[in-house]
Amino acid sequence: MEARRSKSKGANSETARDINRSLVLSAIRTSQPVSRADLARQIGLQRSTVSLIVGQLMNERWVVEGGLAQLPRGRKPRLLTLDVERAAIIGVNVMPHRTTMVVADLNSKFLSQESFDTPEDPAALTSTLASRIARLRREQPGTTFEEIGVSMAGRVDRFTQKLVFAPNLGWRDVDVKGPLEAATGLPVSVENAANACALAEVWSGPFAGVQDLIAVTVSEGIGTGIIANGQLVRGTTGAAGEFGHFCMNPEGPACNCGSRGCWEVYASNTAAVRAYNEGAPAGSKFPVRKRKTQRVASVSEFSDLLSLAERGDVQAGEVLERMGWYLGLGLVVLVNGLSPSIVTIVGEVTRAWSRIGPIVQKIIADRVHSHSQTRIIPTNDILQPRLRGTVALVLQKHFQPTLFS
Amino acid sequence: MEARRSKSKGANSETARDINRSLVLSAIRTSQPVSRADLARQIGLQRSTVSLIVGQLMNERWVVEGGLAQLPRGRKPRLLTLDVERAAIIGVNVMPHRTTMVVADLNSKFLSQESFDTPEDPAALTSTLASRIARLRREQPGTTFEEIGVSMAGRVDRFTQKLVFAPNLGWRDVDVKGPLEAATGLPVSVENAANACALAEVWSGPFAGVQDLIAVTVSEGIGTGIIANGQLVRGTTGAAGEFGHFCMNPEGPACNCGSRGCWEVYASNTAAVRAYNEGAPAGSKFPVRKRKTQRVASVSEFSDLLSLAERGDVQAGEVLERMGWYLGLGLVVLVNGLSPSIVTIVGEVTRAWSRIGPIVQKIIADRVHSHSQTRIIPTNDILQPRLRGTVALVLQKHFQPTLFS
DNA sequence: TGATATAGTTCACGCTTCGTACAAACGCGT
DNA sequence: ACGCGTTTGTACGAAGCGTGAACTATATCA
Repeated sequence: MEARRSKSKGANSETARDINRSLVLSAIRTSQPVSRADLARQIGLQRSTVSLIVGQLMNERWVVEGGLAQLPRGRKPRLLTLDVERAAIIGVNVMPHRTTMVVADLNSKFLSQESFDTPEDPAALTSTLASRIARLRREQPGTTFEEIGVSMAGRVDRFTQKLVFAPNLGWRDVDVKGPLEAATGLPVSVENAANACALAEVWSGPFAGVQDLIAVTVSEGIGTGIIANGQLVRGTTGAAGEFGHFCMNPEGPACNCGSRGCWEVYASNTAAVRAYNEGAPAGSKFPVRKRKTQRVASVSEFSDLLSLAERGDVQAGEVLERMGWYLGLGLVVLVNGLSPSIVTIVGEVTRAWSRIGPIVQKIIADRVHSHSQTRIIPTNDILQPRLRGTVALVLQKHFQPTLFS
Repeated sequence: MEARRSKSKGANSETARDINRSLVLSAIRTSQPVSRADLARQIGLQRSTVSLIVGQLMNERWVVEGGLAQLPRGRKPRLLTLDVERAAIIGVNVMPHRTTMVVADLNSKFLSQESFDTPEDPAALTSTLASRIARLRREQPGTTFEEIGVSMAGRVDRFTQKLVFAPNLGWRDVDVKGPLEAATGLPVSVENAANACALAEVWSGPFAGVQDLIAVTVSEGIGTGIIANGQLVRGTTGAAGEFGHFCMNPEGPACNCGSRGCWEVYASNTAAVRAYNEGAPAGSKFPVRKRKTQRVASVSEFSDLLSLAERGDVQAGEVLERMGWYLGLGLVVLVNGLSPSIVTIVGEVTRAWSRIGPIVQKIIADRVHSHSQTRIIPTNDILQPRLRGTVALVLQKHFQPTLFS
């Protein structure tokens, strides 16, 4: 057996309580407001057991008793909810150009939000974060800040939580956890942005509890966060999910990662901007009409490209359609290989989904086995999936039971 | 919450025993022969608890007490082993041309083995299997046959266990479980062959207990069985693992699955045989010297191709090297995307690994991030990984604890 | 006012593990 | 032969937990 198992202790007499405590807390979270009797029915425990556990959770201030519910007959149940006063979580999402911070409660509800340009130097990032967090704590002395979740667009080591390599940030071996914990005194969790998005999706919202889901983040690069059997797939070192760098064309253009013809070389925002500016997409297999070498105004941001397309710019539209074609082509690999029930697309590209979606769906329909039941769903960018992910990352640790395997 | 969770009951007072029973049984399996005291130390339970559980396991005839061990000091421990007399498992592996059956004991040790040509008609397969199993039971009246495990090269539905589609067998919607259970009266488990191989690898042998592993089966097609976080990744319907049909070239040759340019179109045994017979591999990107259009004797079996290469046939060698190149190219996707600690290669192709291995390793080294720690390992075909898989498939169910999640 | 229904609590009971005490078994030194 | 130290395996009371029935509290309706 592995070292992990031999270290993990067997079940003791408190194990059942641990399991049921987690079940009750999770059920309260997802069903709140909810009565003890409903919890008992839902989980399959006796009302007496649920009462004991709820008492414990109220002592620990995880849960509070609210008002009474209306029922056609009988005694009115006392409703339970999470104690949102208990703690606030700080979520930080570091993207190549912009870093966003949020304060959220136990229900993942955003209480405040701010953002700033991502510094080029990693050390500057941690010091900026530290001072901003210090200011937040000064300004809100009543709130207990419990923990910080950070998501970054790059590979994060599973054990040290250091950023190993972020091609689109140009950072290598960056430790955010250490300095930030030292500066704030709060525990810090660092996770890959796509993984955080995937966690967010199965943590709350319409796909809460889905067992097999993939989150695909499309921005400067492409990231994939994979949930299989209800768990995040991290791989040995935490490098799993780098499908953005799977090779679509062994002889394609060079990628920041050192390889050639990666998916994200064709389907990322950067790729679309480059394709638009260069006039003719490199190595394109997508049947775009050969455009006359007419000069177009070059764009620097993907959002400009989206706006151009929205305003009817034909070439911008074609570049987006080409992007959708490659996006779909890569998704086929994921759907065939992992057969998730849901694939969520995260990123500005969802703004143009009415244009891109049909192309993606067509390719999926053509190239995925008909037996598949996977749904491809664009997220609403207003909901900030990356930030929801940082919060879910932290909350998940507190709510999830200690598993035996 | 999902339907699954709401149905799953909470932990009761016997849950701890269930968990510990499984831990003890698994520890006996992997460490046998082993003493109660060693088990207690290994699992982290009290000796008294282990004694109680072992007593129960002995009553149920899972475990027997063997001889005494030698120790420098103190009372000699009584050694425990699995009761191999308790039950025999029947494993069946259905490949496009050949079907193999094996009888194994609780230690996955093969007791007898036989094989026959796979009938073209699925109904003929189940009736042949049923009569052969009946003969086995007549011939070995002392043995209790407990269960049957079947692996097939195709997609198997996660819930009905029906074979949904097997391109290389040409079968669709075939139910083996139902008729075979009816004919034999024994429970039958059906699983995709690659999944079974992956289970076998983490069940016993050098990679027992590995949490992240991929088994790649190379024969008429390519199958992938994925273990992530110690669990088989089946996807929503059970269709996961079809990376053999991921698209390497959207405009490549047609595949049996209906798509074009699938990985297995380039790297399967069938592909190699076709490439050899056609003289020039279709759509090749691999830098093989243009051969003079010299006619070569055509081969019908991949094994003939291997033999030719072993005897120094240059063209056969080149075809194998091309196969290795594509094999490696596909593996890069898996390694980058899922970052397993181990990838095992299953199939006749391992016979030529001294030739193919270096090519695969080179591509992996070139195109996978240096941070990766994945090892690519050819299995020894003599060990019959597919058959080990069918047995592991059955045993795993009995030894694995009921998990809470 | 009483019947009925539902929510939440109390308590004796059984199951499990724990930890200590104890018996069994063995080697070594005197 | 005997005692001593050491290790294995067992016995038994204590403590934690869920169960399920009985009970209390609270609501609607006739």
